Amino acid sequence: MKYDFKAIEKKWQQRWEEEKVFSAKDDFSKPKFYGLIEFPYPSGAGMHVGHIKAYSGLEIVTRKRRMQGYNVLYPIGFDAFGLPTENYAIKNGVHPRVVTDKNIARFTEQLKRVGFGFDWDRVVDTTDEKYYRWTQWIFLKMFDNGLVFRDKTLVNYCPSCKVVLSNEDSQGGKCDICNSDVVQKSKDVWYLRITEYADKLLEGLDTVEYPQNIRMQQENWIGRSYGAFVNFKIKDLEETLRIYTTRPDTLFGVTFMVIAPEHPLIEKHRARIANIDALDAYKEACAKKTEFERTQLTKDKTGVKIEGLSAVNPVNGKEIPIFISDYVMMGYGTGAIMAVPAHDERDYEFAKKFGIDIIEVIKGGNIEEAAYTGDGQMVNSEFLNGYDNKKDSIAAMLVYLADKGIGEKGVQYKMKDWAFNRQRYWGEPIPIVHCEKCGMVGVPYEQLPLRLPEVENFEPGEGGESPLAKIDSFVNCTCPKCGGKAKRETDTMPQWAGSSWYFLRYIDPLNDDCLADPEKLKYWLPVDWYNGGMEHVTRHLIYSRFWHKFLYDIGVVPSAEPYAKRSAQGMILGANGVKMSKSLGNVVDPLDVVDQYGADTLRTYVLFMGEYGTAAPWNESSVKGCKRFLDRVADLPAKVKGEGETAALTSALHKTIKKVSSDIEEMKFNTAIAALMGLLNEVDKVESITKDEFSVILRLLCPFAPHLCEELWEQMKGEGLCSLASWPTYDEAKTVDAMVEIALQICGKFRGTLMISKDAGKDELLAAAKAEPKIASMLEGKTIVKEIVVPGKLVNIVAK
RNA sequence: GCGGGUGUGGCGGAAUUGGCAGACGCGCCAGACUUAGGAUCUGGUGUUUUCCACGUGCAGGUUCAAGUCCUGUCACCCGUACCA
Repeated sequence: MKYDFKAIEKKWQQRWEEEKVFSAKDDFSKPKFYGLIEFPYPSGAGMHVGHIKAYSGLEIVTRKRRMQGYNVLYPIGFDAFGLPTENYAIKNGVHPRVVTDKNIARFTEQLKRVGFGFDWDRVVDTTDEKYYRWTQWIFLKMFDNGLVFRDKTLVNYCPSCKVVLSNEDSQGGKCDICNSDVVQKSKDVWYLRITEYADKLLEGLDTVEYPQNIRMQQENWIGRSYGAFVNFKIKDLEETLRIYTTRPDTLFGVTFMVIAPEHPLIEKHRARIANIDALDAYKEACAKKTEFERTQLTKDKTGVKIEGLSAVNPVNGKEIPIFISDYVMMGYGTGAIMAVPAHDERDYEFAKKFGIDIIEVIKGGNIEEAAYTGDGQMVNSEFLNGYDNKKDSIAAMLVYLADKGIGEKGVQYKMKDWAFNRQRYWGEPIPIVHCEKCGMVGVPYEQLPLRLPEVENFEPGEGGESPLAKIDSFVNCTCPKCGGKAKRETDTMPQWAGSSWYFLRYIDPLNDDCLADPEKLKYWLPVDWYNGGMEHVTRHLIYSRFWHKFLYDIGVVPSAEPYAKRSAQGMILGANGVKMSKSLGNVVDPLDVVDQYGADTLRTYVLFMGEYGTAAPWNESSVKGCKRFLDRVADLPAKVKGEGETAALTSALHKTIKKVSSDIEEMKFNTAIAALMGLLNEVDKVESITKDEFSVILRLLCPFAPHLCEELWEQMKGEGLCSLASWPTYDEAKTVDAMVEIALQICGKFRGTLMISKDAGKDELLAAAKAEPKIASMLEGKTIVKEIVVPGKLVNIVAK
């Protein structure tokens, strides 16, 4: 029967709010559970069903934990700085503060209507000056600890957004925000020295519970490799060319060298180089390409030989040519490589194209056809000949290099330092003052927050500078150190800043004396379980781990890692199986579903639709199926009679408690719900159920459909709130049926079943199987070769 | 290319240590109640003509027994992109 979900939802959402049912208490005597979801960016579009799924996973886990007696922290907040809001503000002539407040209010309303058990007393807003004061504070601490620097460099610049982008924000040569083509531009930018934490970020992965794919993505992103730096002499000059290689074992196979087109060697020796015009032309052509175009040309190798400079192989004295080519990047290693065409695919391709010698130094492949990158016996390598594996030859070569002073072992990372700035208004002002005498000086801690000034016009300047640069009263200031005239930094922080530490502020959101009370941090950290999208597992997840590790090193937080466990939800696709988008018209508004079917149906459906971590298409009919299930649950009170446990339902009930309990822990919500549906089907088969049995059903279902369960709990005269009732426990012995069905097989083929006591022994099972008429007739006249009996499962008789 | 993952009915998806493939839901079919059904309830539903047989991308293999283990192969998805 249909029930009045609208009235019920309103009633219980009010009760929960009035009684602060989901507010975490700072009661350090209780066991704690800190569940964290990625806080939303409060966009003007409002919530998406994807948000609902993203928050529903830990919603279930935290509700279960609460019922299990944990002190639960499940907070929510808003990551509200950022470009979309600013662009909307510019376009409509409204202050971003106003837009942000409006959007946050809307999101809050929507989240509450779905009935999430968030702690609404701890909401954080990254654009609140009481919050960003501490974002600036952390930045200054990093500045004081040498982790902030400024450098002039080629940056990814979006001409449309007029903003400098990090490599992470311009992947594929497209701006992450507006998707237009990114160009290269030289600019002074701020950097955070995240590479200093590369090893700690890698090694910390051993101490946390991340799924394999997330761990791999982080490892690849950091990209640590071990190898060697080797110095090659330039012939006839007092000059060396330093290279990085992971394969020092192949040094005898070097037949040429390649340096990046921007390598300083060329500038330094212009006069000696005969074909300098050709090199300049090549370099210019490369500079015009974006990083994306440059990496797109994977197949066709290009380059120019430097006429007038050549190198000397330090291990055998052979003279080798030097080329420039764009397949060598200035930003990795030393911007120069030794090329071993016999054992590196790129070098092989290049050598073939330019007709360079290919010398085999490792046996095992056919270098006439392709580079051989595998292991094998060393040849043509003097003292290395005879070694038969990479590991040993590398070790021997490293000793040799060190002895002769030609090189040394080294480590390289793919990860680069974090470009940490935006030339926009709606972000945290970087709290630095530029003084002519003192240089860069941090704003004194007691002067934080450094507030965003009011401006007339939020548009960035034509040169790409921040709108803050136009406010003289903001820019002109005195140096905190010497009191002389100084200018304020006008860049703001990137959006990743506020989200790099928000989980710490939830622990003590109103503290004005410090980022959060150390005692509270000690109790609540680390976050026990963090769920979010796969799109954030490299950037946000690495950035926030970096900040946290820094704060740990300076003694602000008590745990080396912020998140003990991480999981990720899959996307909700449109009904047509593709990503939901406005232009395709396949977007589902969660509030429409709440209006039509109720919040409990929406909550149940987003978890029932498929495996939590996998993308699944929206299906309105299936939504109705979940509604039907809840309608049937709403009918149950008519069936409740008496108390205690009834024989008919006991094992089904205990099995379901077991299944739902363990499935929730593994985020297998779809099968947990399926088990509850199955239990309801069992209930349909019996005349009546007891109050105690009904109570178990309500408590198991409560995390998924809390409004309905609270209502039925009240009708049943349950004690207190269902959301705070104890999580049901099961008796393992009662999960087993007295009679079990045994599969009967002959020669491995299924031939029927047999009902027998669960305690039946092997002999008894075999006898019973042979007594079955069908089995007996099939065995007639045959010789039994083998008999396999698996108690509780099957009997298989092999006969000829 | 490399790294991670996935292939099961008409659809979304289930299947401890190998042990009755297709749980649960959708859809579909039939029936009931209805003036009506796009509501609700009951029954059925992998393929095939009942038994038999065949069925988890494809081809082999191990085993009494394979969706599950092994070898090879194909397709798709996600991440990454000349990282020396």
